[in-house]
Amino acid sequence: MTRKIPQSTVRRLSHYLRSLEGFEGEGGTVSSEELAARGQTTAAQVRKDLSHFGSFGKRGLGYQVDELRSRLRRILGIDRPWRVALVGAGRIGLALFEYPAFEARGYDCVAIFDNDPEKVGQRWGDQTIRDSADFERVVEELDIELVIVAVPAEAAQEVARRAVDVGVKGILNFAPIRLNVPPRIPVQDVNLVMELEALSFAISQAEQKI
Amino acid sequence: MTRKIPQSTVRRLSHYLRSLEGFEGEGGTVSSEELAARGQTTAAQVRKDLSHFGSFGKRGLGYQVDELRSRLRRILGIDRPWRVALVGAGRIGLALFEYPAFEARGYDCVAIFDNDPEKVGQRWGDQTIRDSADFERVVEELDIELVIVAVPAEAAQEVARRAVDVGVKGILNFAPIRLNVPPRIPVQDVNLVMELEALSFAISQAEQKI
DNA sequence: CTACATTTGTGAAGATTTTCACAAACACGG
DNA sequence: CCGTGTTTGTGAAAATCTTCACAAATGTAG
Repeated sequence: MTRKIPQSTVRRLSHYLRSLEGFEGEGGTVSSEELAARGQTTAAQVRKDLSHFGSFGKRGLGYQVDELRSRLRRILGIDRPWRVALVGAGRIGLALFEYPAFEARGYDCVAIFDNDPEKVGQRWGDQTIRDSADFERVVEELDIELVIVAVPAEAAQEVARRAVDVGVKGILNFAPIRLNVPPRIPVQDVNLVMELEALSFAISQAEQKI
Repeated sequence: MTRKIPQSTVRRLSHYLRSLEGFEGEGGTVSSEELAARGQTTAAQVRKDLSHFGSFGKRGLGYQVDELRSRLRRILGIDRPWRVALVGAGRIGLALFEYPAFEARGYDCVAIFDNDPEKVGQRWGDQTIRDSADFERVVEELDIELVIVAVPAEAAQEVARRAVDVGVKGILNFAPIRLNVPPRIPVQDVNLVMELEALSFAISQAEQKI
C-alpha cells in the first residue's frame, strides 16, 4: 500500500489538510469532489492520493472531516511536535522564527544560531541567539531533530555537514545551493529566486504565444 | 520546438544558470555531463531540457559558457529587469525586500504597500511604505508587472484580485491559500509550512521502513 | 586528409503520474 | 426489504516526464 509516494502527492496532502482546517463542521463529512474544488485538482486525484495510505472514507458518504484531519496529520508526521533549530539569524531567519504557522503546526524552534559575534546574545522573542560554536552540544542537549539552514550559500554546506554529523533528521534549506548530504537525510530546498524565475519564465512564454 | 515545458525543467534551468554563474572561465565550455554533476541530475536530462529551446552547443565540445548563460537568462525571462511591488510589509515582506539575490537577478522592488496605518510612511531602505489604498494608481504610474503577496491568508485573495484587475502580469504568493485568478495570470506559490510538512513526511516514511 | 575521441541532439523505450470509468459499498426513503 | 442516488477505491488507459542509446557533428593528432 504505502510505497514510493510522489512529492506532488505529499504537497497535495498538505493542502487538503489546510482546507480541512477551515472546516468547522465537526461531525461533518467531505467528498473528494469538495476537497478537489478547494485544491486545484480533481476528485480522482484526491482519492488516488488518499488511497496510498489506506481506505478511510465511506462510499456514498465521503470522508469524515475530523478523522481525515487526524489521518493526514499522522501521515505528514505532524501528529507530534518537532524540535527545530534555526541556523542563521538574518532577515530570512527572523521571518521564519516569527512565522506563526510554524508553531501552529507543531514545529517548535528551540534554538537559534549565528556566528556573528554582534548577534550572539541578542534576544528574539523567548530565544537568545547562540554561538554556532555550541551547535553540536546544544543540538544534543535539546534533542533537536530538524535544522533550518538560513545562512549564506558559502556557509550552508558546512552547516549541513555538522547537522548531519550530530544526528539531525532533516534539513530545510534556504541557501541557493544543493546540499551534499547522505541520501538517508531528507533535504527540502526553498529557493526564492527560482520561484521568481519560474514566474518570469511563465510570463515570457505566455507573451511569446501571442 | 518550444511547447509545454515541464515545471521541473524550468527549475532545472534556473539551477543550471546558477551553476554557470560560479564559472569564471570566460571563453570556456561546459559539457552536459559537468552541468549535470553540479545539479542533481543526469547529462541526458540536461540536454533534453536545453533541447526544448533550440540547439546551442557544439557536438564534441559542449556548451559555450557565456552563450549558454545569456540564453538561459533569455529563456527564463530575466534578460531584462522586472518591476516588482511588494504587498505586505511584515516579516516575510522585509526578508524578501532585503534579499540581495532578487536585485542581482533584475527584480527591482519599486514599491511596498501595507494597510496598517502604523506602517504606512515608514522607510525601508530606499522605499517608503505606501498605503494599500493607492495600489492601483501606483501600479499604473510605476508600470509594475509583478506583485509579491506577503499578506495574511485572509487578505491575499483581495490583493490578487486588485492586482489582476490593474493589469499585473504575475504573482508570487506567500499566503497559504490558492489564489483564484484568471488562467492567463501565472501564480507561483511559496508555502513554507508545506515544505516543512514534506520534510517531516519524508522523515516519518524513512523511519517506518526500519 | 584520415582516424579517433568527444559530446550533442533526439527518437524510442521505460518509468511515473494523472485521468478515466466502473463495480462495490453505503444511506435513505418508501 | 428493495430500489435509487451517492461516492469511494482501484485497475486500466492516457498523458507526462526521464532515461537510453546511437547517429551526426566537431575538434585533434598524426
